[in-house]
Amino acid sequence: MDNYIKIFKALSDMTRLKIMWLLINIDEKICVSEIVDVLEEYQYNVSRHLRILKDAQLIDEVKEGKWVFYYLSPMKEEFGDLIQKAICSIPDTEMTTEMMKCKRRLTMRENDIDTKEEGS
Amino acid sequence: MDNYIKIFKALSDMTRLKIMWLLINIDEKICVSEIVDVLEEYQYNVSRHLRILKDAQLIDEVKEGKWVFYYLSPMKEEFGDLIQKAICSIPDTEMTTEMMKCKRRLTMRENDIDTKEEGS
DNA sequence: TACATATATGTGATTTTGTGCATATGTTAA
DNA sequence: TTAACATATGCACAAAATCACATATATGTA
Repeated sequence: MDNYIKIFKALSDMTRLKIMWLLINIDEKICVSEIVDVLEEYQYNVSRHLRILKDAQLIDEVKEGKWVFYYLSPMKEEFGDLIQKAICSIPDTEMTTEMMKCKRRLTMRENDIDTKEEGS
Repeated sequence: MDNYIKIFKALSDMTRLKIMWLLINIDEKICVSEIVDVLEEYQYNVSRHLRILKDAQLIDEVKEGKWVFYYLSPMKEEFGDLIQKAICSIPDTEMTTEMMKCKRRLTMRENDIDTKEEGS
C-alpha cells in the first residue's frame, strides 16, 4: 500500500504534477534546466521535486554530458498506467502557458547558440 | 489544476486510500461506525478523513436516521473515472484483513441485534 | 425527561512538507 | 589550471497535515 501512497503523494504538488503532465504530453525526455525555464521555478526546487517523482518510480533519469534528462518510467503495473492516463486527461487549457514555453524551449535545442540573444 | 491536486492529496493517506478502496470494491454505501470497525481507527479521525475525501468530491454522504452513509461520487470527468479505476487495480492482497472485516460487518446489518454478543 | 448511540469539531502537540539560501559535486571549455 | 555551466544537497524555517483528547450536536429510545 505504501507504494501507492507514495505515488499519490508525489502527484499532490503543483510543480510535480506539471512536470508529469509535460512529460506525458510531449513524449520526450527533458532536462532540469529546461524544466526550470518552462515552469519558472528555482533550479534547486525542480531538482528536489524530480527526486520525489523518481523515488515514487514515476520517472527515470539518464545522464548525458553535464545534463541529466528525465523521462517517464515505463509502467509495469496497471496502476501506474491508469495514473498516467488520468494525468493525460487533464485538459491543455490548464497548461497553455507552460506548453507554449515548453515547445519553444525544445525547438531551441538544435540551434541554441544561434538564438541565445533572442531573449524572451 | 487545484482540483486535481486536491484529489491526489486526498488519496495520499493510508486511511483515506483504504476507505476509497473499500467503497470501490464493495460497491455499496457504508456508514462511519462501520468504517471505524473495519479500519480500527478512531471515530474522530475517520470523520475527518471522510470530510477530506468529500471536499475533493470523491465521495458524497446521505443521512439516514442517526447514521451518515458515504458512497462514491458519480464521476463526471474522465479524470475521476481513471483515478477510480487505478484504485480499483490495487490488488486485494493489500487489503485482505480489511476486506474480511468489512464483509463480516456488512452481513451484520440485517441481524445486528441477534449477533451482537458474537464478539470479534 | 434522561440516557445511549452516531457523528462532527475545536484545540494543542507533533510530524511532515515545501522553500530559500548557501554550497557542494560534476562536467565542459578555455 | 581556472572559469562557466548544470545539477544536487545540507540546513533552517514556515506552512501544512495528522493525531489525540475533550466536547459538541443530532438522533433514537426508555
